[in-house]
Amino acid sequence: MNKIKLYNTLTRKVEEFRPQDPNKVKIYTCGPTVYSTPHIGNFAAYIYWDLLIRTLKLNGYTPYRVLNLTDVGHLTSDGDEGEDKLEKGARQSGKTVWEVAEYYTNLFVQDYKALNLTPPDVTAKATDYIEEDKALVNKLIENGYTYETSDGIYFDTSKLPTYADFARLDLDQLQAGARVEFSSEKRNISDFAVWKFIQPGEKHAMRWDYLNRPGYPGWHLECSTIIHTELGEPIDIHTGGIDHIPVHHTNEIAQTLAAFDKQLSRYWLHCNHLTSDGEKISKSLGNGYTIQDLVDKGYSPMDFKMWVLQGNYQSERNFTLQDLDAARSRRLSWRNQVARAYQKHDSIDSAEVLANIKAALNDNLNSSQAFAIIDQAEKCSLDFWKQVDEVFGLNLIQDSPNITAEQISLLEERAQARAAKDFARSDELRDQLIMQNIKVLDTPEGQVWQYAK
RNA sequence: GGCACUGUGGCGGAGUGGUGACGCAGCGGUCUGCAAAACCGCGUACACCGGUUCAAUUCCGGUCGGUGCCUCCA
Repeated sequence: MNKIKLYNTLTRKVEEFRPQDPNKVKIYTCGPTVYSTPHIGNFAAYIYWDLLIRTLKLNGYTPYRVLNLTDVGHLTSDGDEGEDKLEKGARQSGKTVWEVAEYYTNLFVQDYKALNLTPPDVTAKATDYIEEDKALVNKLIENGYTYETSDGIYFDTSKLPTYADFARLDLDQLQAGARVEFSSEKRNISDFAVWKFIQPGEKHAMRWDYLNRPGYPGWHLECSTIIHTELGEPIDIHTGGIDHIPVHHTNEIAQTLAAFDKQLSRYWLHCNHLTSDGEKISKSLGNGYTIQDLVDKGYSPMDFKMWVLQGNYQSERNFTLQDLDAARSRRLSWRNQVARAYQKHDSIDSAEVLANIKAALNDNLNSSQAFAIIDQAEKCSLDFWKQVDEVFGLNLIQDSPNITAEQISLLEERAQARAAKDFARSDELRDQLIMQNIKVLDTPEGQVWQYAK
């Protein structure tokens, strides 16, 4: 019982998950940088992590999750000159950086809700933790892990012998093959800024005084700070995208270890990236659909969720509208079952099926397998679908039962007309109902209805 | 160049040392006023070459291909 197995990046193995406290499983999710519209690739990650949360709950654990929102602008590159993306967004839109951050935060929250994702227990905005950031930098300075350059305080990665372990980096080779020139003031290529100074004359709206000059926190700092403040090390699970392994998470681990001499997280889960129509999705390239794009094309956010959950979080997936169609067909077919369950009131004991679903999810979140179990099950019980919704949050129930009294009377009239073999009238009513998104079916057991879309 | 991941049928996508998951699409059938749905049936897939084995898609080695990261990104 209660044996969840997860792939832990720390050990590169599938391991049994054992939380420190089952009643408070501490989880941290690296959240979005709020300077552009989040795309389907971003949300795939949050769908996977939502499945993690729901699986933990299914096993009787109580997760406590913190999600950060990176609302501090950062330079496009660490050592070189680059433009702060929030500043750029502000300049392009004529808004302040704060308004830009708020605007994209709202977009994120809106889609997050549309996907019926479990809200985090704490949503932490990076800008709310500046004092804690400074305290962390103080600690790093105090412990001798930093040096100062003309543009900031840097972490000297050579002072931490275990720095390269997490990502299994070969630092010498990194240096030799790096694509980008690095700041000549940096001592090692892997060194990174924990605090950046704002140069005289430099425009940077977000600024805080520290060490007697204006500046802002380095881009890896907030995660260490928020975890320290809101959760306390070590946490149980740290989640993020696969791209975070070599730099961001490596640096988070380094900061926390150097400042507090503590392990940051016991388990690390990383999801792979989506490509879209065969191409990499990235914020800089500006490609990739948004959830709203899919809605505009007539899909439900749940179709996308269905598509995501058909695969595994560790697999690299390629998104196409053709495959989204397949996911939608599957979802609508499930919803047909829900509609029948509502109207037929069959009761079938599904305890065993539900146990199998749980077992599949406990096996490293194998939702693909779980879906296959659902497809094979006898599924006429409404209670069964309620539990499926509980586990996957697909809104199968919510999207199914609500029709108006007027529509119900139309359905009744249609059933009577058909019983009287008045097919002209019954077809007319059927057409009328389909215009209202109600699709009428004549099954061997009689007439049933479902939503058309 | 380094590190990591990956190669399964028309499209996706699990999984396993030995009876071809599952979905979508397609074909045939039952049912049916029509339509739809539901249900039943239909596929000789695991990049290539070696090795281990009674047996490999599954383990090992090699070859070839694809991708990601090393600058922000889930």
